Amino acid sequence: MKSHVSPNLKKIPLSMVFDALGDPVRLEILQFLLEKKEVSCGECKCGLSKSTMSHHFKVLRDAGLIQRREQGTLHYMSIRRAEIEQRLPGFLEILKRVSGPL
Amino acid sequence: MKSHVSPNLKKIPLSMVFDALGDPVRLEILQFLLEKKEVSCGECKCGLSKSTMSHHFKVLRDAGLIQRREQGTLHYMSIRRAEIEQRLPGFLEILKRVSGPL
DNA sequence: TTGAAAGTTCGATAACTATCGAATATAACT
DNA sequence: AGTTATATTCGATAGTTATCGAACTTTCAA
Repeated sequence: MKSHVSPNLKKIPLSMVFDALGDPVRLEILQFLLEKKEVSCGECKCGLSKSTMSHHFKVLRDAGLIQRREQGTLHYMSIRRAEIEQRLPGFLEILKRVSGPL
Repeated sequence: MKSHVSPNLKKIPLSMVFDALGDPVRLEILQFLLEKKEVSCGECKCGLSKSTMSHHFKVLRDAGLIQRREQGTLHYMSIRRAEIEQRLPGFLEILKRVSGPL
């Protein structure tokens, strides 16, 4: 029952979106993506195992925050900027500027 | 070891803040507070038991998002607008305007 | 076709969490 | 003093999650 279809952010519970952000590893991924624009899984290890990172990417995808583009064996992740901007206008800018511990 | 001192939002991990928002009940509380300005626990039941609500209030307080003012037996909750605005400028406005399911 | 590289999925485990009712605490009222 | 109202804390439980290593899948290269 794998969908491969990115969920529509408008229909995702807001609590699910914030829950996806409620983990320091996933925040780090997101801030990395905010700078790098697109990133393969391997570039973003955070000192954790591949399977753990894969899990975190999935949580972010299921929350409608990132999307995946596959090219060969590489999976490129990127932020779904337009959709996020539509539902939470200005939010990515806040994330980009925020200070303090993740 | 109860502190009664509201934690300083600037030092709270961002993931803890979002984690506190990652629950539909707590989002409902927050949106209620965004309109009502100040609210006693009893006004905000969400169909759950008192102890459960007390737990959710505590999570929000520990995340630095709300504060408590005690008057007699009543505990009034309110959003820590200034601190939130300082760390996440514009975020409360986003929360106020957001559409879709909580 | 064999092998390596990149990710995902699975199974297990330890830690965390949402929920409840019961017990407790505190303040106000009689 | 005893009672009521408001809210917190405690103990239990069922469900969720972060993490790992092992097994698997897919793609590309030798």
